[in-house]
Amino acid sequence: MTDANAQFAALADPTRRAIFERLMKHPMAVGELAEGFDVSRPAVSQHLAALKAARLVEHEKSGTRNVYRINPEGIATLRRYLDVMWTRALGDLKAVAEATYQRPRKDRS
Amino acid sequence: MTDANAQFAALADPTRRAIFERLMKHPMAVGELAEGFDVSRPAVSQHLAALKAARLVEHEKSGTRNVYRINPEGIATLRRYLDVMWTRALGDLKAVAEATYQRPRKDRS
DNA sequence: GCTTACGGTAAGCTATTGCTTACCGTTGCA
DNA sequence: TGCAACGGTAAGCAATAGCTTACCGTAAGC
Repeated sequence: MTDANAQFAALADPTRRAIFERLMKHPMAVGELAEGFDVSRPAVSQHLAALKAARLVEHEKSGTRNVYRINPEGIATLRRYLDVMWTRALGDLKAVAEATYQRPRKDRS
Repeated sequence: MTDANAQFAALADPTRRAIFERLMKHPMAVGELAEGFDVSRPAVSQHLAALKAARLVEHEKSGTRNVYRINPEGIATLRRYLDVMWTRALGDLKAVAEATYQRPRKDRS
């Protein structure tokens, strides 16, 4: 799976995105993080694994605790993707004009 | 569902994102669009419905054809969201320092 | 009119996802 | 050394997502 795909998928789930945004406030350990949500700790652990696979978060062990934090580089990747989309969307006026042609009809048979 | 949620979900599926990127080149009718992918036309139609619900595309009827095009405003919404995330992630150094404190352990009982 | 291109929607099936509980290894502390 | 905190992972389950085929309404062209 490409990076952007995994990242969009990771942020698609509301719970997982909420976890991501919680980490945005400050780094947190898994258990501490899980207290703030109404899903179990393993569920949070699995969400974190998905976010990690998408390179959206990093983590570092501190004793028995595992402290997760945002990986800014992951956000940067998404931002770059959307910037490309954005400039293309704005530069599309030419293509819009071209696309007003009448395409010949076809039989689906 | 919030706007950003629907948008992330819409772009999470590889096929749907490919459809979105195809429309980025120029507006297209449904059938024409479906020829370029190895899924059926109804599947494409359903993907377009999801993209439309996420305000990522618009469409306009032209006879029997239904021509879809990118909705730049949808991309703008996502861009704004990521910009907020980005600035927060960079301004997080203070929070990182704060988070190095030792949290008291707790019994899960 | 009749027919054909076009595309949205319903129904149904399978694969995937998100969740749970149960279990396990690791670390810190008395 | 024993025990408690912590968190990753496996197994299983219900809900959802994405796909298909079948069907339907609408607009164009003869």
